Amino acid sequence: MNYIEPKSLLTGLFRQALASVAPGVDSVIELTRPKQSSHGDYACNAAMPLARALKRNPREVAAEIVAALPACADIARTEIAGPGFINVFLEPAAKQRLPGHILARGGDYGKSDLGRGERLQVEFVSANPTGPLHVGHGRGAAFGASLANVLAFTGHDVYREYYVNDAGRQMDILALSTWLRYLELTGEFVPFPANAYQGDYVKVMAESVFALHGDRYRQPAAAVTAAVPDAAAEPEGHLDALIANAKSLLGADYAYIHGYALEEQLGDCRNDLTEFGVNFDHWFSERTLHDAGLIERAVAALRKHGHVYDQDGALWFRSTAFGDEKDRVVRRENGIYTYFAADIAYHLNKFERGFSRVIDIWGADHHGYIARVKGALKAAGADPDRLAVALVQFAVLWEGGQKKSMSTRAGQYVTLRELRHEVGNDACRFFYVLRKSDQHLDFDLDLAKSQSSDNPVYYIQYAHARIASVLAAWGGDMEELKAADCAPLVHPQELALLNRLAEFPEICAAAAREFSPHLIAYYLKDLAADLHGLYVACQFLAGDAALRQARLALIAATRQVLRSGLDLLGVCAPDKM
RNA sequence: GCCCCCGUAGCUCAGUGGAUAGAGCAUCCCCCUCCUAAGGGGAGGGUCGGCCGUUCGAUUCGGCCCGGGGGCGCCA
Repeated sequence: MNYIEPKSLLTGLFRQALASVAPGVDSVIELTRPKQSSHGDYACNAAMPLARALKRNPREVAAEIVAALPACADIARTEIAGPGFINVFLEPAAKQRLPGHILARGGDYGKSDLGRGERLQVEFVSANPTGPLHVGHGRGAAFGASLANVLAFTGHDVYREYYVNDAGRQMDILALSTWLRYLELTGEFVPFPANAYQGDYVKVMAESVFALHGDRYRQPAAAVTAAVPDAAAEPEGHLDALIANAKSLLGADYAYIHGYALEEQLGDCRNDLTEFGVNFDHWFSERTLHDAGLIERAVAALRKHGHVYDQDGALWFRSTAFGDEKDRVVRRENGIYTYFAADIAYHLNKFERGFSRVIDIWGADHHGYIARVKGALKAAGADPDRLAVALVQFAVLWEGGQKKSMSTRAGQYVTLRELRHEVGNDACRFFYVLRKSDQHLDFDLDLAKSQSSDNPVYYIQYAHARIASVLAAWGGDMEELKAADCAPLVHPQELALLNRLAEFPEICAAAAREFSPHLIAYYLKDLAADLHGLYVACQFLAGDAALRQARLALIAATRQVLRSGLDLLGVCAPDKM
């Protein structure tokens, strides 16, 4: 059976009508779903903008469009309403074909070729591997994973990547922190700096190193603190000097401590995300940029185009020439490249790897960084429009009516893992994407912990479980339902559900276009509400055989869409609750 | 000071250049002899922060205010 989605069918018909009413006039056809069912199944607003272009009365133009509309068996009637809407009422038969179509397509229902196979990369989370992921990272993970799923569902060739900052100062601080905790275990006492990593996981790593290697990495405390500036007066200089001492005292062994801490934290992060249902095609190491000389190459590209200069011993990128408010350092006075320089190289590398478009998901605190990176890409001869940045606003934790401050270095934060264990992966994933990404997210821990059954995710999962339960009670062959004649579906609740199911592909396309996976979450709530309404209104297993088959086909199709939608959000669709 | 986000029902938030602006929670009333009551039905609750503009039409777009949150490093 050839099934054409009503929206694309109608769009085609209106396009033909417009071509005959106003040849040569380029106008956009918008088909929307009216809020009230009395206004039909679709409303076309084409007459109103066209009337303006033609300087005519919109309702007259609408009448002409309607007259020019090609005959179509699926259209029951049209009406001209309000200021010039053309409301379209579909024949029930047009809607009743849908369950069979959905059941035939299965998990493919809702997919589209919107992306036309475009290769695009989505980079997200990319938290420094210096400690456990916290609830803020969780939002980026849930959002990024869902968005990537939606993009893949709509015909994009999606590559998921995590950028590992394994080369910077933060990693040195983690290595130092681990070593200092280790020294304590060996009996060497060096005051632990307040701005080093305070978390208990550092002590755990130190204990492992001590258990494995005993005193092998022990150095006298006096040597560790030799010529180190005062911690109170110069906290960052104090830290840097300790790092320098660690490197010279340990020699090649420093790489072991550094590597051990990195592997431990990265491994922990990987496990955490895997348990959360968030997977990556590639974990890209910042260090490989350094090792392959890509940073020098990126800076050379900037230099070639004349956009860098020396000042105060540092090398600067003239980002003000590209709309930034001040120029930025790419190589520090000490000869070390900045994170910014690495990021330019990284993005040039992304483009070289053949992604036609690259989507970065960043925390909102990085917004000032966008102009800088895009400017640098342009300066290096790349097209900055191939980079899209989706900013995700902060997740703020509340507990006991108090905002909880978070700091990775101070070890004060609620980890993603703790949150997942408290409220469950499904509720977590869903809660995170229930807010649009540019909205601040207040995460109320008390609510999440104590009233997790109020979480809307259960409402949706319950709808799925109810259907599964009915179909199990029925016990028939699903193949029968694919061929069921759905003509008996005329109850208002049944027609409402059919309309809702027809919306799914449109919702997925909108979610992809607007980088808005939350649209899926809200859609699923509506879909579940329609199902629950029908469940209470109608007995599925009663009535004559024809009606029963039709209703079972309808709810089986609903189950499929619930499943597909939940899958996009990384949430389970349980058969029992 | 500059930049970003937000302001919609008591609370938390969706939504849209169009017709009578929605949901959940909370409050009140009602519905299990029946496929899962983690459900359903109903009631109350709104100057869509304010002013000005663009438009046939603005809660939606633009400008200016007011209020809340965040960012502005030779950190990453």
